[in-house]
Amino acid sequence: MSTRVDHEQRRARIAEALLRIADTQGLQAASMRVVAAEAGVSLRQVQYYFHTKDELLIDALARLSAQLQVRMQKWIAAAGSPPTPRSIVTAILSCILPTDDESRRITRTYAAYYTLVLSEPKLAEQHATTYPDMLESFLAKQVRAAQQAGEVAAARDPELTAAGLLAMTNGLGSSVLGGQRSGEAALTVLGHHLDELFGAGGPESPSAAK
Amino acid sequence: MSTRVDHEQRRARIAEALLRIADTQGLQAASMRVVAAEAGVSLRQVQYYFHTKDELLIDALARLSAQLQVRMQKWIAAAGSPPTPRSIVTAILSCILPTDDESRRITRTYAAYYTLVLSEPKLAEQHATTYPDMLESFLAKQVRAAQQAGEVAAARDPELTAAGLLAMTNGLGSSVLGGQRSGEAALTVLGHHLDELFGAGGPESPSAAK
DNA sequence: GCGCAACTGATACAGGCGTATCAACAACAG
DNA sequence: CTGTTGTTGATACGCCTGTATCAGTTGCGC
Repeated sequence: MSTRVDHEQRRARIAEALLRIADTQGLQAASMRVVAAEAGVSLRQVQYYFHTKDELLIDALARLSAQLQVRMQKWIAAAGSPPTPRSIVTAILSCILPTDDESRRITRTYAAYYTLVLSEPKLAEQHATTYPDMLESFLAKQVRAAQQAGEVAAARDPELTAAGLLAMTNGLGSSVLGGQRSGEAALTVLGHHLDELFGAGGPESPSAAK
Repeated sequence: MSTRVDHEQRRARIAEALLRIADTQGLQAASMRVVAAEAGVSLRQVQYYFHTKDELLIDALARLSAQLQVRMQKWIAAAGSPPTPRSIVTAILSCILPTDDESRRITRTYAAYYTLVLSEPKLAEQHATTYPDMLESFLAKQVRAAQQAGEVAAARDPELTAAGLLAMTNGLGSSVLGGQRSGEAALTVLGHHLDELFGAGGPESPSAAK
């Protein structure tokens, strides 16, 4: 078993070239040949490390998902030295919004995958669909904690509230990508709703960033 | 000026074939030849009535937009014999959610266009982008009216509230299309937030601080 | 040395794409 | 009738797609 080259490294290089193209030009522009050129390798090499295009597509999507998870971990960790439910929720949601270069890249690339996944569900099967659900229930847990701390009205349903917040954030992200709104404007909208959710007189500023 | 055939009728037939394919298989499957077959006409005819594919794409998008507007008008009209701001807002938002066949078709087709518009902004220029903004300010107007009627807390910013509601609805729609949630579940989430917005316990509720 | 396995370059295949071309046909104007 | 205009079928162009093939070359175990 002689491994003269590092397979993982090669695959990563190619997959990230694919993601770069998906970000800047959309997935329909990401042909095998274009990806090879972007990665600076031959078409043959792309074929060698990914036997089929679907394999490449799925692998790249998994890497993108991992990148987003890393980013979210960072933002949650930076939510405050004593992390409150509100700061955690704010961190997660504003982390998803396309407000800086990294989040713009990630959300744009996810958007590029969106319609593809819709029209080819078999591609989505390979990908862990469980992740958005986990995020939603994690948010719900934070809402429940905030209720016990008296920061959120007890009448709120935690699951429905969390689902709504996440959906709103995704919708705001779409509008930012569509050029309808700036990232800051989206943060303002989100902040206003978080103010409304957590008693407006709460201990955290609405537009907490990083 | 002899018009042996009705151009508008032909164009409509072809454009709607395109929309049907975009709905069921995505826009990437909508080639000129496939559209022609779906419409039951020859490739030449598609070329004749739409000189280029972009022209067809844009025309079909305009028709889709018109269909959504008709649907919204109907839903607003059916909002109640004395239409209250709340019933109007509820009608508009739930009209957009993919809960019945027509709305599923429309939202799916819009989703198919989404990434295309993102990667080719020149296509979006041709389309009236002003329409979502109009919708948003219309919602804001309803929120303001509800505030004057005492149904919504005065502390709410109407524009930000409207933007958030619309974004949430769009996000919920995406999750429904993605199979993450049923249309009824999305309606439940939306309803919960509308309950929260319009005081669940009747008008003039000073529950919110400040 | 030999042989085997990993790896790669060049090139070809069949097929789909958007678009263009050209001859033909239908109907009406004069 | 002729001529003009609107409409159509058949077909071809050049390009790009994902994938396959096959002869190479490299490096390591033996």
